[in-house]
Amino acid sequence: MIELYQLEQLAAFAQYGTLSRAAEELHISQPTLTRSMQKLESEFGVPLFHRTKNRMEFNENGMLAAEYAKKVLEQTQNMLDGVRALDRASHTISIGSCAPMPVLTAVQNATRLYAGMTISSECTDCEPLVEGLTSGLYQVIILPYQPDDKELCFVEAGTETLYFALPSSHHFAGRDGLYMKEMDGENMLLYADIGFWHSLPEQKMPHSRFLVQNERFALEELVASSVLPCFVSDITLKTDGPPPGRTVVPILDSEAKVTYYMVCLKNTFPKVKKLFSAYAENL
Amino acid sequence: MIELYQLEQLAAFAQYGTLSRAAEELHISQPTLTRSMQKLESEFGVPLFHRTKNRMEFNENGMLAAEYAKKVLEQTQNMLDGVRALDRASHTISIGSCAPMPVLTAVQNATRLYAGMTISSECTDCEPLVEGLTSGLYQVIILPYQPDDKELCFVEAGTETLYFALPSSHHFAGRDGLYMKEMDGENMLLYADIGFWHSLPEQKMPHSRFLVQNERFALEELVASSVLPCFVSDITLKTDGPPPGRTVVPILDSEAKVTYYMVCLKNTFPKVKKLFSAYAENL
DNA sequence: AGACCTTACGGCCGGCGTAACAATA
DNA sequence: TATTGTTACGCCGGCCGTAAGGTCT
Repeated sequence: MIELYQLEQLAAFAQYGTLSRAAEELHISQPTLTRSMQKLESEFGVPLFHRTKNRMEFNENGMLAAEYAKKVLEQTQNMLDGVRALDRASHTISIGSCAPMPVLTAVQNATRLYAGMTISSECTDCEPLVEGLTSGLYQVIILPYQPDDKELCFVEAGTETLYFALPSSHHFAGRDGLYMKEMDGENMLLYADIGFWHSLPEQKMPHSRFLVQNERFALEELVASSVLPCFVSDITLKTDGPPPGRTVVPILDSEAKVTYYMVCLKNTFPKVKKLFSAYAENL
Repeated sequence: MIELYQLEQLAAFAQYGTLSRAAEELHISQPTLTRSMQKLESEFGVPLFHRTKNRMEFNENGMLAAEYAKKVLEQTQNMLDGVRALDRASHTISIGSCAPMPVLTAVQNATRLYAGMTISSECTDCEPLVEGLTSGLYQVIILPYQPDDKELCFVEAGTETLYFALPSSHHFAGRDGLYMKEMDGENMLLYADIGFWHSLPEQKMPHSRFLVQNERFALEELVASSVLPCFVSDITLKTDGPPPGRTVVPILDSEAKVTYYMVCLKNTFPKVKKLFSAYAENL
């Protein structure tokens, strides 16, 4: 019976040209390879090599055999990868989100509801989210709008509202509300990881410059020690309260409040029903 | 390291549904299969089966793995078949002929010139011969006409002429020559294995019936014991002489004499050059 | 009782490495 | 002399079959 280890050795010989070299690369002794190839030849039933006293080369049969062997090995690797990927997918729920805040609750719920499952999450733009959902990369995605595709199921997943956090000394600090347009031209501190929110200040405040911070901690330090305005959302306000020394002013633009929707494919719905129910109950 | 024998066992389990049955089919003991599958599972690193106390079934991983395994095994078989076919082809000269007579000399020559090679020959119609030459099924074919394809090499390979062998009592027995049309309507004995010659009497003698014999011996017996005319060719005449009690009368139709051509592909020519030379010398 | 899967035990085949040899560049 | 391939020898891991045990129909 021909075996995969022989095909690996054959492929190694094809790659490295001599038995000695191939044996070295395979971390086996060279006589072992000699014997293996002799056995392989006998199992094929046809000569695969042209031998001189101290040189061994493929003949035409061997060339062909080596080509086939590589394909078989490749396919075997595909098998391993494919099955492992399937297994991994079977106990992983992958959540994609347009923004970091709603994913927190989602991961929390999923972790609670699907004990033993791996919950993976990542933030990206809306288009790749929808594509990823279709391709199976995500089982669930969170969008800032209601999808209108018939193949998708969705449930409301909370809202998020944006505020300005102004230093008390700011000339707008006393206002009950502000349009972003009014703040246009003022430089602001901005956290990098805010998902789709990026586009809003860029559109409404084209004359402002935004000092983007990747580190949460760095942003907080700057907020505390500078007079630059920044954004906060109601979600962080609820948990952390307003930044010290800052006055929170509502943003009057309608885009400053979004409703999130948790979305999945129709045929995936049974698998994530429990997660969706957690949100439906809240309504 | 995962091995092919394990994949065969996996495929057998997929086919037969229980370890016991699969073990029986594979002619190994059932505990062996239990162990093999456990090992395979550990090598995949993921569970492949759903086990109850006395039942083992595939889970989704196992389903996928079994599908892959079948493909790998199939491709492995393709490898064996392909390499063996290549080897076989490398020391086989396959000759196709439109008629049995010229192939005799060809096989004789090929056997003498290519010691150690396998010479295989078969007779069929001209169209499949040409196709078979192009597809690599034949290295050499023998046609009753000169090919006009630029991609083909050829050499004359003798002639064959057809005669009537009439009983002495036949009213045409004294003639120096006969057109086939003159014999139309007379029933004749005919050997089955005459290749392209079939078409000639069918065309020229549409009112005759032909008593086709598959066995050479049966034909000879019938020729000896009946008064039905039959055909003979100059080639058999030279070796065996005319059938006893028969008068040989030349056929005057031009189609009764053909020149054979031995044909090969241009790029195959080097491999069969020696064989072609044998005929060129005779010219 | 019969079918099925698993575990335990011991035998043995076969693949492995070491060593020694032959041939070539 | 260094490199390469082959043969000989003995070790030992691992695969195998037998036997025994447990569960379900």
